[in-house]
Amino acid sequence: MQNDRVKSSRTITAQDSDMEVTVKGWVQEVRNLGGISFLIIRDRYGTVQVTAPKKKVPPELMSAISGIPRESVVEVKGMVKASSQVKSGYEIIPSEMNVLSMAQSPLPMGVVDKVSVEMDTRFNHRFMDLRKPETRAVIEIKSLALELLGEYMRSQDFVEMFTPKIVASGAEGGASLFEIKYFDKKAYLAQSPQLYKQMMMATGLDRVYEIGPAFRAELSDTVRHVSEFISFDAEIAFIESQRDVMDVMEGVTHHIFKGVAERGKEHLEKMGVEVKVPRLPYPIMTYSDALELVRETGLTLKEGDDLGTEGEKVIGDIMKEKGFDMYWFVEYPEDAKPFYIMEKDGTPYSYSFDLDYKGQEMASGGQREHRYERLVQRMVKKGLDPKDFEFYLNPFAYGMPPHGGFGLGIERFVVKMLDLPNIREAILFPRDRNRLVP
RNA sequence: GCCCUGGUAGUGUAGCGGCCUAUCAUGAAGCCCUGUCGAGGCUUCGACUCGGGUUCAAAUCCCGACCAGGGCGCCA
Repeated sequence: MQNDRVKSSRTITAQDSDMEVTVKGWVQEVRNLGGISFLIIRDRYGTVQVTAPKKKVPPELMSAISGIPRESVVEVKGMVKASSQVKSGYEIIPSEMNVLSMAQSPLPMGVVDKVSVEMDTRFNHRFMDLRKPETRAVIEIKSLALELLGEYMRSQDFVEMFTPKIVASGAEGGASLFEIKYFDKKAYLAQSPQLYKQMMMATGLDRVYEIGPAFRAELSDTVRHVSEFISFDAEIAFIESQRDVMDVMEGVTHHIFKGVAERGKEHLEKMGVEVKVPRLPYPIMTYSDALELVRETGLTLKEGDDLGTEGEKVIGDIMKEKGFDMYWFVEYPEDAKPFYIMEKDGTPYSYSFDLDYKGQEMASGGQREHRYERLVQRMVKKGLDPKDFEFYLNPFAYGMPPHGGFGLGIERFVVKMLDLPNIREAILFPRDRNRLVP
């Protein structure tokens, strides 16, 4: 079958009536009614129906069609006919079919079966799971979100950069690092580009961002944790305050929300989801305000305590009632924040923020400590040895502008935007404490 | 790491000491059917996670292992 008009379910229409076309895809199902058979072929964009009436189709082709196992890959050549009896408005009367790849039977899981499939089964057979349009739509939207993200950041003069994922030390100490063998040395998988993106602030590349994997060896086992996720990091030099960083985050998230709602319609429909675009600017509450708010609901929290998962959810509910999905927490206690965060002098707080979306932490950031002496002091205070971070500290000794930045978990963002129940839904092959295959 | 819940045909489930030769759906195989689109009808196939224990008797109760789902802490 060469030199034909190859069409996908997206490009073929009733306008192609009486034209010969070739379609390729997976056999979603065959409905054999005796004198007439219907073959539903699925591709990336949808399905097309091949209709084979006994009196118009040779017997060999009839039996080939009714005998093809589901999920086999085929190409079918035939004549397009407009028909009011088909939902799409057209059907294909076949003249030829090639089986490009025969599927074994039974299938490890059904693609269109009327029974639900457990998550574990789905992820064990992820390729099959991803044949479902609603599963694939998540991946399409993640791709669209990243496209929009890049679009916005470049429009704001950011430079996209790539920092090493094989590193000699982590940003927050050792606990959550994956150790690997690096020739005859010990190395780690990067848990964050934190140190490297800050070093860039000393170069003249004053606005940088990176999209890349981050690895965390945390023993967390929840719907919002995985061992490998895609982190969106940015860093900005010559800021006046952390507000400059927050402005960028509001801009980029807004651009993504709007773009997904507008350009992602086709995929959102497949999932039966609508994306609400949060209003700008996002409301701000200080850590102390948030603590008070949580206390009012009866949860007992001490000054300095983390809000906790429950506290975050409580505030998510309160903010939702007020009509806010996205909101800021600012000025966390400095001792709850990493060494590179700038202290708010004369208080126990820091120039830091978290961005929460629907009751869940999505991103965090703040103004960094750019003063060499103060930075070293904070390292020591956090129990780190400045000698281990010489490569990082050096740039601070030779002209480092004030700067700040953030890190945002792409999958957390996508999952909340689409109201999915588990972060794994937004990852092709999730890695967690128990899952390493496929 | 801790806590809770659960592991039954390819898939999803019911059964929770003897009525189990294990339910139903989906699927697969076969037959009937010329307009299906959750097609319909008939027939057939296919399962108790593993290892100990209790008991006359275990899918069912107990212990352990393994696996899964959810929660907590931590975080993005």
